[in-house]
Amino acid sequence: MNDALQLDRQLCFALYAASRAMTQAYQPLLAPLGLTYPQYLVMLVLWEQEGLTVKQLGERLALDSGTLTPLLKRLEAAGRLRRQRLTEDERQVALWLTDEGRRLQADAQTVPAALLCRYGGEAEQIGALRDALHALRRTLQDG
Amino acid sequence: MNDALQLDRQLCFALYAASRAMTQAYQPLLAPLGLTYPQYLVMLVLWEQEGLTVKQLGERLALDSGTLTPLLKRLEAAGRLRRQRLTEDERQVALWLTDEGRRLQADAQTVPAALLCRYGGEAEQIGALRDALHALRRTLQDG
DNA sequence: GGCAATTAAATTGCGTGCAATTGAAGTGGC
DNA sequence: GCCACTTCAATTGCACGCAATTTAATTGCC
Repeated sequence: MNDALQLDRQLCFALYAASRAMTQAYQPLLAPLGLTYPQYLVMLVLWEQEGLTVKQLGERLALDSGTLTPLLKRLEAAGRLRRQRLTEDERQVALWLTDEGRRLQADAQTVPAALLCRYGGEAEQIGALRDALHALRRTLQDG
Repeated sequence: MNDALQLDRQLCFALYAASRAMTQAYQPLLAPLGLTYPQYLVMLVLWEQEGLTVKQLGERLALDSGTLTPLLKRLEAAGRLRRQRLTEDERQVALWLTDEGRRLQADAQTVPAALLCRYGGEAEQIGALRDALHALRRTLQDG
C-alpha cells in the first residue's frame, strides 16, 4: 500500500472538495439574487470598484477572457452591467454596473453573514484559514 | 464601503482561487501521464481499491454520475479501466483497472513529492491545512 | 405475484475554466 | 511613416460540475 498516493492525505483533494462544497453552500443564497457563484464574485469586485477593464477584473479573480467574456455577456443580458469599449484604447472593455446591478448589493448584504453561520464551530478560525489559503495560492502561482 | 462584501475577506474566494491554482500546479505533472486532474483523483481511488461501483466512487469524491459517467468513459476509451455492469444488480456498474491502468500507478509515484516541493515554506503546515479543510467541508455538507 | 416506490446510471442542458487561436488595436524601433 | 511585436478581448474546443430528468432494475408492501 502506497501512503503517498492515498486520496485522503492529499491537500489537493481537501481543497478541491471543500471548494465545491463552498460553492454549493452559496448556491441557495445566490439563486434568489439570480446569480451563480462566479457571477457573484464578479459583482463583489464591481461593487468595490466600477469601470475596471476585463483584464483588471481577470487579474483580481485569476480568470481569463475565455471564462469572463461569456460570463459578462450573461450579466449584461440580465441587466446587471454594461460592457463599454474604451475610446482611448479600443482593445479594452470597461465594466459599469447598471442601477439594477448597484441595487443588488443591498440584497447581497445578508449573504456573508448567512455563510458565517454555516461555518458553526469553525467560525473563529476562518480568518487564519483564509490567510493560509491566500499564501498557498501565491506559492503555487509563483512557483 | 461595505467590509463584509470585500472580495479578499471572503473565505470562499480564497478557497476557490487556491483550488484552481492547485489544479493548475498539477496539470504539467499529469499531462505526461495523459490524465486530467479529476481523472487523477479517480485513479487515486481505484489504485486504493478496485471494483467499486460508480456510486461508491461518487461518494468518495463527492461527485455524481452526471460528472463521473462521461469522465469514466474517457478513461475507458484511454484504456485505463473497464466498466462492468454487475450481474447481481444490473443497475450498478463496477470499475476495474486494466493492466495499463495499474501500471500507471508507478509513474504517478513522483507526483505527490513534486507537489510537496512546490509548497516550499508552507510544507510543514500542509497536514493541518488539509485537516481544517476536511472539517470545513464536513460542516458545509452537513449544514 | 403485482405494482408503487426506490435506486443506480445515463442523459440533457447549462455555466464555468482554461488552453490555444484569432482578430483588431496600439507600440516601438528604425 | 512602416512594419514587426505586443496587447486585449473574443472565439473555439474540450473537460468538467451539477441540477433535473429519464431509463432500467430492484425492493417492499399488500
